[in-house]
Amino acid sequence: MKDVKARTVFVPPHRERGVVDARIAEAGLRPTAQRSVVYGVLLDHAKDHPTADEIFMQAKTEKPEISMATVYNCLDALVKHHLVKQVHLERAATRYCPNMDEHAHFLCETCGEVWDFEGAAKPRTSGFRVPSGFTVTQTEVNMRGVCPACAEQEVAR
Amino acid sequence: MKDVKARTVFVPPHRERGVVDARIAEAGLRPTAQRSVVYGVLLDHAKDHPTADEIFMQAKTEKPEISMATVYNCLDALVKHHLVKQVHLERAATRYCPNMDEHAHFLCETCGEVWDFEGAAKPRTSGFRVPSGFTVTQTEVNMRGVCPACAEQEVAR
DNA sequence: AATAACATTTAGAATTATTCTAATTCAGAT
DNA sequence: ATCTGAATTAGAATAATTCTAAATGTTATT
Repeated sequence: MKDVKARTVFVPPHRERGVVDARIAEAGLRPTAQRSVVYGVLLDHAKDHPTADEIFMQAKTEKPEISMATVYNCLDALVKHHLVKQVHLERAATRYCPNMDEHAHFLCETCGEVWDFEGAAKPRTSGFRVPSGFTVTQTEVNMRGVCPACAEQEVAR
Repeated sequence: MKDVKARTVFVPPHRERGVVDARIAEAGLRPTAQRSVVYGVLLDHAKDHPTADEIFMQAKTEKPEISMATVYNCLDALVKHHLVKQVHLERAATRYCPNMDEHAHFLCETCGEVWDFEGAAKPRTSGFRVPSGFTVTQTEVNMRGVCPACAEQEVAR
């Protein structure tokens, strides 16, 4: 009841170099050491939806020579090859998410934390009329509001 | 058939100082000259989903003394009072939208243009399981893909 | 109509996020 | 070993946003 995040179904693969590299290769990318670290960091922190800067700082602990430009390069490559999603929630740094299952993002406006909400398989676009002629390749659903922990504090006051 | 944008239903109010100010006041904001210009620019360019910088440049033609900080201040005030929505589509400048009817945004990945897609009244969140305890106050739906004009050019090649 | 209290605007500096550039390194193919 | 192209690097450059402190404007009160 307390651990709301446990509702998230996505379970990142256990992070071993081999497994991570295999995923990168499967996606059609050469698994360089840097890409491996960046993707690995993201898998380890899937629930945090880290920013490029946060990923950079963590990656540095594993590979001190890595540069910010490389983090951006790697992230762009991972996004292009559908291993990672960009999440644009605020007028702030872009966040990254390695959960490619269909889901929505929820931002708590009080504490700033981000959650994944599972989504049904198809009805992503339901309710929205896509005019003929348009091809939709990706849909992003972002919600905002108050998380249970913050709601509780609100009541307490 | 060519004018795809005509599908958008939202019709911004005719821009007269009085009308614009009335809206601002109704929303509970003092209608200052600057807010009036910023909101007016947005209403005039509803389909363009302009960035703060684009709004600034246009606002300047109407009120040369206006500053960028004021544009941000005004936009934040308008957003807080539900006259305008922020739209976060890319790892780039935030866009602003005065259409508060429920709708989705579509970004053409080829030409970069943005469209509004009408949405049904309620099923915004349909398909996504909102865990109990969370209060959702706002939902943003962003799609990306290819617009008809770009699809046509693609075929032509 | 003067004054106090407060909100808003301003210019410009500061900060943060992202992109660019040119040199270097690395991996795979010859 | 050598060539070739891709990837990485440091650091500079640019772009977006926020902050700061002073000035101005507004409203309420006298």
